[in-house]
Amino acid sequence: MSTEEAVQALPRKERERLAHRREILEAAERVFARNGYHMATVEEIAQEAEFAVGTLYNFFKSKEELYEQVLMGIVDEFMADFRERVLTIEDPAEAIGATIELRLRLFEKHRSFARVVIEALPGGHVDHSMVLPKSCDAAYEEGMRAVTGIFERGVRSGAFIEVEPLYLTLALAGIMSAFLAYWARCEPSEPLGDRVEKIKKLFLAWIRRDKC
Amino acid sequence: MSTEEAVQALPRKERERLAHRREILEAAERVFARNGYHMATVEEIAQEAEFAVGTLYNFFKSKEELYEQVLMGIVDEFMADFRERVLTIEDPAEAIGATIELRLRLFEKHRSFARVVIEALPGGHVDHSMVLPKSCDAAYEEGMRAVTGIFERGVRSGAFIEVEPLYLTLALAGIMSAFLAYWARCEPSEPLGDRVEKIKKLFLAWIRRDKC
Amino acid sequence: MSTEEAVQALPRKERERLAHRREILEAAERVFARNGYHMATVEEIAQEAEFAVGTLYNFFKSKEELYEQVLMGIVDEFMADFRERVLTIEDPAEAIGATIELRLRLFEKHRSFARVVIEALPGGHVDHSMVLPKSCDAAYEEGMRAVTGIFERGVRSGAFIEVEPLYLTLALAGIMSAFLAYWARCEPSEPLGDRVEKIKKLFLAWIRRDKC
Amino acid sequence: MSTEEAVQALPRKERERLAHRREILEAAERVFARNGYHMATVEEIAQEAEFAVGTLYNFFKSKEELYEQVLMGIVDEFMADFRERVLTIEDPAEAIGATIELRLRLFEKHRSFARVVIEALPGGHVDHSMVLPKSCDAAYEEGMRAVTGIFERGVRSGAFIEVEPLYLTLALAGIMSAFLAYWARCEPSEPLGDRVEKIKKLFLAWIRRDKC
DNA sequence: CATGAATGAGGTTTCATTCAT
DNA sequence: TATGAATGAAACCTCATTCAT
Repeated sequence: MSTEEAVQALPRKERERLAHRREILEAAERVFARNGYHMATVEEIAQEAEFAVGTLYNFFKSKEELYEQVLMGIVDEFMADFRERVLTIEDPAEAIGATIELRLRLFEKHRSFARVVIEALPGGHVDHSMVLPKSCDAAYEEGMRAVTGIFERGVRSGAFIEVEPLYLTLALAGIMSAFLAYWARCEPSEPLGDRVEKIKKLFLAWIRRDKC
Repeated sequence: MSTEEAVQALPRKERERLAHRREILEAAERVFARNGYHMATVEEIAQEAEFAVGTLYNFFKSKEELYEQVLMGIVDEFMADFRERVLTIEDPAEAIGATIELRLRLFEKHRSFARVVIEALPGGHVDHSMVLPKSCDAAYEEGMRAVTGIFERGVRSGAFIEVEPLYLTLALAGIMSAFLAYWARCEPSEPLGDRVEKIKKLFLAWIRRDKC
Repeated sequence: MSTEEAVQALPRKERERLAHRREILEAAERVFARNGYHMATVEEIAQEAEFAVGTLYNFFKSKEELYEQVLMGIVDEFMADFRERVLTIEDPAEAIGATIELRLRLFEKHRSFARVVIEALPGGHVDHSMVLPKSCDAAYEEGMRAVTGIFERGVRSGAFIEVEPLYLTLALAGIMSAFLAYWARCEPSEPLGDRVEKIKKLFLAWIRRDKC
Repeated sequence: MSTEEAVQALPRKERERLAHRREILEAAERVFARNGYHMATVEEIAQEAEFAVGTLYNFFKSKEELYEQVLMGIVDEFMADFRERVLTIEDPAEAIGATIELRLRLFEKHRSFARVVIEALPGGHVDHSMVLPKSCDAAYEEGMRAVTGIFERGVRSGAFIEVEPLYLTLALAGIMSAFLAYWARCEPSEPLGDRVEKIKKLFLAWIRRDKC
């Protein structure tokens, strides 16, 4: 991948620095996921990362920035995948299916922290205690608009039922959040693929015209 | 209502004490809504309630208990209305419509704090940093089961499409959360009734068989 | 007794007032004994006395004064008994025996609070956190001088060994404190009388000349 | 001494940390001695130690632990000396004499705090408001048993009078406490050695058989 | 860049005391 | 006198952040 290649090209010192940065971010993600933003302490993150507290402050200027970076890392990852794997699909129904799959996979990968992220994505609830970074809002808007665009095409082409596309976007986001939260509660045993299919079937059965 | 009457019958001292308790709870609701649990300070709540800090502790033994009582007050209010106005309706479609309306009204009444409450209701996300009180979980379970029961009847009677009732419950909860969050973001100008109708139409159009 | 008679002669109102005062003092003694001065709360004392906090402040102007009154009550009781039952005895050895008995009985009667009182009596240790009332110091001095006087007579008359009387006073006080503390720890099963005899024998065997 | 040497061998950082720890403990001893446990504030201890409050909490997790450590430091010091300088002596009378001296020296060194410590040693009175650390109880028991053992040997060998050894232990402890408390009150002018001799003479004259 | 001891503002909680009824 | 809700100063403790090494 291009990022990886770019890293390889850097001098050793620089490479190590980036590696340390990533280790810290990963540790922070785990700790924030365990405890939430407020109950997580910089001390605990430092221990999890196996660095001294001071070191963390060489990379991030505050606890808040560290949190934002963790968040943005995941959001960026999601948006990159979204652009690459969803926006490139022609057929609206397939595109929506891919969105569903993507979001479920994201959740699987980041498990508990995803609960936090989901709140920052379309349909999620804003946590009062944190002003989300600007760029996160930007991703939110971009995601909203893009998904709504897909629905729009689907409706216009007659593939989807005649519903305000924005509502479909919200409905999809909400449904996914609810299912994810439910599965997170109940320690699901079903494999990921089955769960993806379940939501796809449920949602598409609703909005596809030909299914009627 | 019987509670009100009961209050009237109490000696003045007792009535005043209850009034003060309610004032504190209302102030706390506003402050928690503004700042979230962790960023809210007992000091600020006391100021908002126009009492001294110590006074709050004569009513609630800790900040956490105060929070729980605010939460439970709203949850109880919702559950009471739910039992009275939803569970008494025969027709499943109407019952679901009533659920939608109830939840929207709850949201309207408690505006910003509702964001917090929503998380404690079916489909909501659990906040890491707070263990919700037992009775809140109980309400969650009761709500889930009751709504799922309504869907079950609807499906069995052929009024609703053939979908696992639990999924419908989750879908409804998720959709509502997403819409509420969206409207909360965008300072909606539409009257409440219109918004209720919008969700009712969207959701029922989906699950009612005869609409197909 | 004269105090009792005096009380009987008072108008009812006054009698009740005194009764309430005594109830409060007794409750306070129990609570201070349980928790020590600092850990005892005025609230708890009020509950134990079955009065409201405000009522306590009608009788005593502060927690500290309440404590002092409890203390002085016991000290006065002891000093009265001491004057009556010890200072009236001619024979030094018998007088010392009576002192021992008196102090043990005081301890038995006031059980746990006595631990606190002992500290305020000759040989006891002063608690840092409380400046004992003046009159308590006076009792201390009076007790010291009186007991030392007894020893002086005993030494002069040749009944006791030739030791500085002050040292004997200190030694007696210390021995009693140590035994009381030990018995308090070990939940003693021996009857009071036996314990009195034990200390009498131990101590008098030491200081009586003819025992040698 | 081995401890000192071990300290010298440590890296500078570690040595400084230990030094700071000791400074805090010493400051705490002074403040606790002045005010007692409850009236001493962490703030005052911090000022006395010339550190910030937070720093104290990097060394001790609570005010209570700090107190325990101060206490145990002295108790340990005493027990070490006791084992080394008393338990190694064959002759019971000499051993008792050494005990007396040791305890007086301890008192001299720790002056005012000793009042607190004495309460935790044999014959002392338990303060209600503090549960003494386990290891303190252990030292108490060890001290009691050891001294009682010395008396036992003395009695069996015919050097001491025929008295239950436990009583002698208690009597000695009590006598010393009383004298220490008396001297503490009266700001004694006599040199330490003289006071040691005074108690030795008084006590041994009592229990030694040949003195009769 | 890495370290981790030191900092101190700020939060929660307690409780002796007051005062209107 | 009796009441007990209201008060608020003051205590303990946490933890994000800094900085000398």
